Amino acid sequence: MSRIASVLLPMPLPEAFDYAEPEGMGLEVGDQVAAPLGPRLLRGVVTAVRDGHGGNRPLKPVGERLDDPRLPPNTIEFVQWAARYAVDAPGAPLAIALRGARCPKPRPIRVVEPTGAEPARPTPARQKVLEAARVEAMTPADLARAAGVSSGVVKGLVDDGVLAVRAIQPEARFDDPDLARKGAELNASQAAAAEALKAMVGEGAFNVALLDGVTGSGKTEVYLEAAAAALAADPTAQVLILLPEIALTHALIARVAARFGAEPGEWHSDVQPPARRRVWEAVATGRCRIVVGARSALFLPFTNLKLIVVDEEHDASFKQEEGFIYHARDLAVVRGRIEQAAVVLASATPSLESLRNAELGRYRWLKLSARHGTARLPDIELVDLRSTPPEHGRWLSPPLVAAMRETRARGEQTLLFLNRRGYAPLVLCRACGERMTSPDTDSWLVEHRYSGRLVCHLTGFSMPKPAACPHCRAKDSLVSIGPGVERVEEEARHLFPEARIAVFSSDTVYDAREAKRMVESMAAGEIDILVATQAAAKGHNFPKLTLVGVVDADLGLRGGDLRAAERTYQLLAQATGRAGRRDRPGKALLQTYAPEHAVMQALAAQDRDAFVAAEMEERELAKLPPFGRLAAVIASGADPAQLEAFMRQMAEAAPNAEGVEVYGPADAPLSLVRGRRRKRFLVRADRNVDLSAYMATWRARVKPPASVRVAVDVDPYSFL
DNA sequence: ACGGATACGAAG
DNA sequence: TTCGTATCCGTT
Repeated sequence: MSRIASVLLPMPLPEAFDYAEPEGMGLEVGDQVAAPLGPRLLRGVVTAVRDGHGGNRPLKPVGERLDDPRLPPNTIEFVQWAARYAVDAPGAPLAIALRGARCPKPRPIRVVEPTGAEPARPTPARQKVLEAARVEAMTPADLARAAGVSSGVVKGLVDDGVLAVRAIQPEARFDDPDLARKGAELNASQAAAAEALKAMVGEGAFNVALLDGVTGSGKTEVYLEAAAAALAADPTAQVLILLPEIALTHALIARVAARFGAEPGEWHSDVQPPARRRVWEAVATGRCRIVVGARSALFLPFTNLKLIVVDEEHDASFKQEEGFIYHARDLAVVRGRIEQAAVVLASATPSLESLRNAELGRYRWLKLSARHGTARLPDIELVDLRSTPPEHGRWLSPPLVAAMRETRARGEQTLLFLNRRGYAPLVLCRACGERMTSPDTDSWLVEHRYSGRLVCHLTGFSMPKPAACPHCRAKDSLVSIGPGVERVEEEARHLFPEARIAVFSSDTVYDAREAKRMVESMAAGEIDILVATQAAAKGHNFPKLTLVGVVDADLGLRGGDLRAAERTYQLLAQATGRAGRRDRPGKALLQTYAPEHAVMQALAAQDRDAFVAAEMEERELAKLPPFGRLAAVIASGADPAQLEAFMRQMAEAAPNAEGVEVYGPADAPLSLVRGRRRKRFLVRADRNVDLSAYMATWRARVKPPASVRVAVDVDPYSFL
């Protein structure tokens, strides 16, 4: 009987394609194969094998079975679940899951080993080399070093046929974690949470815990104990720790290495292809037992995943907004269920979604109250910009400047937080009123003074700042409106000419190494005033930082999308939490035009619960997340008429369903990007509605013309 | 009549 | 996604 193999390909195809299994290939589910698609051979994964043949349409045969690890069945199930959820082709998440398998193998290394032949002239140097070579195969350079001779001796022995060169594939070494090591000393609150997590992990079943503890309460030590318990309970168990940003992985990898005496696998977009391949294979074969990574690490081929930690679970960076659209926190819970693993969501400012699940008892709610060590939470004061405004054209108010002066006098550090890159967010012409905007995109060009350019933060477009207005040709008429970090730095230099000032944003800190350098420099006290975007607000510990000034606390509240208040609260709580660790009391000043706003009041009173309660009430009233669900359809096209016609068709085709409301079509807030107009629908549904199924049905009813691109975003976070 | 650019839909 | 083919349009 001949057999048919269903092969899922990393392409936007609607389903797995069937191929004939060549005689004797013995395919199994999860095997990686090369399968012909049109004129090409593609790497794919076998998702099913059954008896039969193609019938009237003969099937193409599978090209070959690749000599690579299988994709575990749970990983395949997860990929398929994720595709259905996101209303996308299964090939989209599969492409993410195979990203490591598609990378080139690390270059083979050349080692020399004895052939058994005796050297014609056994000089002492040659004897030493031969002795060392018998112990272990090494590269020629290593062997010469081990024997304490020059490389010429080794080369001579190779030429004489006493040693032979052999190319070997370096086996990725991931040392087993050393579970005999002691963890950090835990305070009472930490110890209680750690015990609860260990018990949960010990159940060996799917469970979710929300680890809820203020900044500096020591969540990391707690979840590392849970990791230790998971690894100790089962010699093949694996642990995944997800972080929102690559910049944070370095520090955590160092802590994991110190805790377990073993380097974890590192997984994010900055990891080079051969290293990715090593980690991917080591995860798929169970040799790598701890992975620290960014969101896409969730798609690695774990063979026995027993614990997933999502650190800073509230962070919006877990949402992938392009290509395959997913939220790594939400999918981590799904993967945990499929793997029967424990899931720990950790945050000082949990998302309302997670808090709701904790309130309802779906998640275990572990609270860490005490701040680690002797440190106290900072005092937070609101600076009312209406009564104490900065001078005209300046951004730092008198109270903030006074506080900076006192801080300087004590020899301590200040962080000025402004979540805006560049010098000024808007450049306009005083003569004609023209705003500098990006070509083919309706967003302002941001002035960057360091580079002397106007930059579109959306598309990456940039141009030199023109001398005259491109619209009316007036000379010297362009004025910079509003502040960015560069401008705040300029003001700080003006106020404190002798202070050491640095800017921390993605423009000045472009990679992980530079971030490490800047963080170390700050921690060492080599910087007096750090002007920073959120790039520096996350996770770092600066012992001498005692003042945080938030330049524009209202920034995130403008535009007013669903999560504006929640996000602003989370970001500012995190930023102000940088002030005062160890034994120094900290202080934070929030400059605001709306001190009466619930977010500002909650921050000043350090009353998260009051803020959450108020925000929950509003969401419940409006039946918005976490009390209802949302989905978006975003369509874009270069031809406005075609786009318009398609949106009308979509509107017609929207299925009627109980508990579902469709709003739109409307222009997307960013209505023009790279020359394409964008329009959107927003869908609100009750929690019990299968929103993915609804969106899939809708999508399938209308076929967009080739010029129109359609994306479905289930549980959207960005409303642009 | 030709060729280059572009739009479309099939791929098992 | 990528590729082959049909089609459109400007040039010869």
